[in-house]
Amino acid sequence: MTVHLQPRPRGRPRGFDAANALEQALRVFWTRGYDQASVDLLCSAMEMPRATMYSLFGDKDGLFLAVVSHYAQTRLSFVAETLSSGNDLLQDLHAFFKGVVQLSTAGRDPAGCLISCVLADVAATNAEFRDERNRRFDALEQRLEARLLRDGWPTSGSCPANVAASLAAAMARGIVQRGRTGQSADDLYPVAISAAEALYRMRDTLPEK
Amino acid sequence: MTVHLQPRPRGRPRGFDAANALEQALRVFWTRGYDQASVDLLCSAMEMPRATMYSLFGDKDGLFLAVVSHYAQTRLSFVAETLSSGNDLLQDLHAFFKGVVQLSTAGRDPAGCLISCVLADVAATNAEFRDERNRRFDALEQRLEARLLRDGWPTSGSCPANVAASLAAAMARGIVQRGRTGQSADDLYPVAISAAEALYRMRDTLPEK
DNA sequence: CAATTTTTGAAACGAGTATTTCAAAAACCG
DNA sequence: CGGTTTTTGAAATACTCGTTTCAAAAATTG
Repeated sequence: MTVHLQPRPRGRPRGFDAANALEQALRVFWTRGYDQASVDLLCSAMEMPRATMYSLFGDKDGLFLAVVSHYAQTRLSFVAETLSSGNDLLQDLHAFFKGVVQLSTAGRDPAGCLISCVLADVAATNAEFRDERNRRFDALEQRLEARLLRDGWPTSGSCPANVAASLAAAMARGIVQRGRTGQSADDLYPVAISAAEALYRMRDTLPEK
Repeated sequence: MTVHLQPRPRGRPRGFDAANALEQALRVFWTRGYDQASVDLLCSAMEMPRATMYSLFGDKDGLFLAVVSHYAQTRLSFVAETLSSGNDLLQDLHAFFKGVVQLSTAGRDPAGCLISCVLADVAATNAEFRDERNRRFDALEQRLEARLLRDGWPTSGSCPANVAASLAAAMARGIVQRGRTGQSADDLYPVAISAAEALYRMRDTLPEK
C-alpha cells in the first residue's frame, strides 16, 4: 500500500521521474556539449515529453541553466568544500586538486567540467551564458583567494593572494580539460599533487626583490 | 604594369584573396566556435563563393582543419619557439607563459585558443576532431618535457619531467581559458609570471621522502 | 573568333532544428 | 458519473543548416 504524505496533486500524474530528470539531461549536455544536445535527445533521456519540458523550463536555454545549477550543487560544491575542511593549507590544496581530478574523470564518457568546458564554449555567442560563466569563474577564484587569505597568505609581494588564487584556478581548469581529452585519474593525480605543491611554495616568496 | 612571374592559370581568375581567406575564416571560428560559425558566415568572411569553398576544402570539417593548421603555424609556433631561445630555463618559462597571455588576449573579441577552446569543444562529438585535438595536446606536453629534460630536469622523484610538463601545459591552458572570458593581458601577466616561478621551483624537489 | 578551362553566383535540396499547438489521456473532486 | 485540472504525445510550424547542382561569367589557348 502506497502512503501519500502529501496528497496527490490535481490533474494527470507525471510519467517521468522528476527527481532524476535534470541528472539525465546533465549527462547529455555533459557528453555532447550544448549544440549537439538536441531537444529530442534531451527529452528522451529525461523521459519527459517536449511539451512538459517547455512548460517547466521555458526553452532549451532555460533547461541548460537549470542543469548547470544542478551540476554545481551536486558536483562542484563537493570540490569547493575541500577548502573548508579545517585542515592546514597544504592538505586542503591537495584535497582540492584531487577533487578536481575526480570530478573530471568520473563516469565513463562524461569527462571534464560542464562549466569550464561546455558552458565556457556556448558563452561565446550567448550573452546570458556569458554572464553565467563569468559569475561561476569568478566565484571559484574568490573562494580560493578567501582560503589563502585565511591562512595568512600575503596580499602584496611577487605572488599576492589574488594572483595565487588565479593561478590555482588556472591549474584546476587545465587539469579538468585534460580529463576531457580522456586522460585517466591515474595520469592526472601526480599532476594534481604537483599543482598543490607548486602553489604552496609560492607563499614563501619574499616581499620584493 | 603588373608583372606575372608565373603565367596566369587557365580558367576564370579567382575573385578572392587566397592568401587571406584562411585568416578570415579563422576569425569567424575563433570568435563564434565551430557550430555557431555557419558556412554562409565563413564564406562571406572569406569573400569566397560556397561552391569554391567546397571544391577547395571538401566540406566544413575540412575547412576547419585547414584553419586549425593555419592557426598553429601563425600563432602557436611563435609561442612554442620561446622554449628554444638558447636562454636558461627560467627565462624560457617566463617567455612561454607571457606568450600564452599574448596569444589568448590578442585582437579585440577573439580570445582564448582555437585549439584548447574551440577544437577541444567539437572533439566531443567528432572522432576526426578528437584525434586532432589529442595530437595537438600531446605535442605541447612533449615539447615542454623536452625543454625540461634539456635543462637536466630529473625523470624521477616527486615531480618528474613528464609530470612537470603536464602541469605547465595545464597552467597554460587555464590561463588561455581566462583570456577567453575577457580578462586582459594586464590581469593575466602576473599569473603568467607566477606560473613560471611556481613550475621552476618544482625542480628542486628532493628525489624521495 | 572559337574552343577550353576554371570560377562564380544563385537556386534548390534534404535533413535537422527549436518551438507551438491541441485534442486525447489520466488523474482528482463533488 | 460529470466536471475539472494537469500531463501527454503527436502533429504542425517555421527556420536554419550543410551540401549539391549547374548555367553563366571570365579568363587563356589555338
